[in-house]
Parts: sequence; structure tokens; C-alpha cells
Amino acid sequence: MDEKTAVNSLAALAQAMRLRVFRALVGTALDGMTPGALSATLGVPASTLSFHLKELMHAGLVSQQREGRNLIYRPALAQMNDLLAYLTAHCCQGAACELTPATGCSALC
Amino acid sequence: MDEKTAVNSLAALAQAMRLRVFRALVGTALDGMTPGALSATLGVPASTLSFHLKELMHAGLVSQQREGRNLIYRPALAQMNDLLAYLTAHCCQGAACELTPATGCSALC
DNA sequence: TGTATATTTCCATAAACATGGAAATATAGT
DNA sequence: ACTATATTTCCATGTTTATGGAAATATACA
Repeated sequence: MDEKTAVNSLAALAQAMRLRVFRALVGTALDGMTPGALSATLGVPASTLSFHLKELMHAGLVSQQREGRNLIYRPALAQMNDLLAYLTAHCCQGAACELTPATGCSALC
Repeated sequence: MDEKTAVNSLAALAQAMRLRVFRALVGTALDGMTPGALSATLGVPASTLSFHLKELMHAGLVSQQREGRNLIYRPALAQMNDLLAYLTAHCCQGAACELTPATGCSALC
């Protein structure tokens, strides 16, 4: 993961509708969702959704697969993991630090 | 962590100079850095840096402490952990999934 | 009070971004 | 070929954002 990729990925997620879309896809993980299902679930016009899905694709955060008339979008979990690793790299110069997050996520320190 | 906070945090990081600043601060963790040191290290004009530090402050990603004539900025690791948790919530409906990241970060699945 | 250092605010300009309706494209089934 | 469904592209509009020089503010020390 280089800086440019990280910035593009973060910019893709830094928008309420796209963050909602991405999190919805993360929730389905293996199954994925069609634009139609996302449009219905999130109450967003098709053209707007399509614009945001293209942004997420361009950032490499989702993948696309055609299934008949439908397209299935899935989250790109590997890319997301790389991004999280980039954000947390070199924390506290590698030393263990006092923060023990309540979330169960031990990514940062 | 609510959606608005997450979007603000992500937007704060979705900019090359701010991402550099934040990562530099994460590297120092406990010590933090002054704007002067950051300006010298990253080669960015003071006014531009100040603008970006204010953005990071506003997003709650860094903290500020005055020490004589200097200000010391430190990363807000707790907020960052909350953000990572928000991004990875509900992954694969909670089930373990096949991705084992090479990074050592097990935040996502 | 005066001077030096550190940092921020002000401001104008240029660039990038989000929105949704209408039209275009793709696929499936008859 | 025709119709229906699914999805994308086009386009105009308004909004937000990044930049850095100059001036203002804050703190320290003599």
C-alpha cells in the first residue's frame, strides 16, 4: 500500500453514502449485493448510487461480478486490510502501548 | 462512533499531507511533535501545515498541548481505534472468514 | 516594555466533488 | 425482433476544499 492508494481509499470512504454502501457490503461479505438491492435498502437514486459504486471500484474497495442481468458488488477485504495496516504502521515505534481498545480490535497499539 | 464522526475522520485522513502528518505523529505516539518540527520534517509551509493540523484537530484525530512557546500535537489513538472498529463492524456477519492478512493486522475478518 | 520565536488567522484563487433526472446501454425471455 | 428489467453514462448545478504569502496573535526572556 502506497500513500496515493491509501489517500484514494480513504477519500472513497469519506462520504456518507459511500461509507453506508461499503459497510452494507462488508455485512454481506461473501454474498455481496446488487445495485438494485443497495438502492432499495439505502433509499438512494440509481444514478447517484452508480456514481458512488464507481468511486469505490476505482479505489479498489469493492469488486464487481456480472450475474445475468444483475451486477454483484462485494467488498475487497484484502485491500481494506492493507489500508488498515498502512494507517497503523509504526505505531509507538513498534512498542506495546497502554491503549487497550474496548472494541476487540487490536489493530492500533 | 457514529457515521458523521467516521466520515469526518476519514475525510481528515483522505489528503496526502494530512495523512503524512498523522502517520508521523503515530510514529512518535507518546512524545508528539511541534508544528515547527513537522514543518521542517515534511517540508510544508507553516500556514498550510496549520490549516491541516486544524482539520485533524476538528476531526478529533490529534490532540494539542501547549508547552511554553511550542504546541505539541499527538495522535488520538482511542479515536483512531474507534474508527477502525466502525469500519470493520459486522464483517461477514460475525463469522470467521477465509482472509488471513499478511500484515499481522487481524482487524478485518 | 521591547525583541525574538512559534504558531495561527485572513484571504483570494484554482480545483475537485456530489446530486439526480433523462437518455443510453446491456442482458434475458418470448 | 420486441419488451421488460437492470444498470450506467451524460450533464448542469451548487458546494466544498487546498494552497501559501502577509499580517496578526501568543509566549518567553532580558
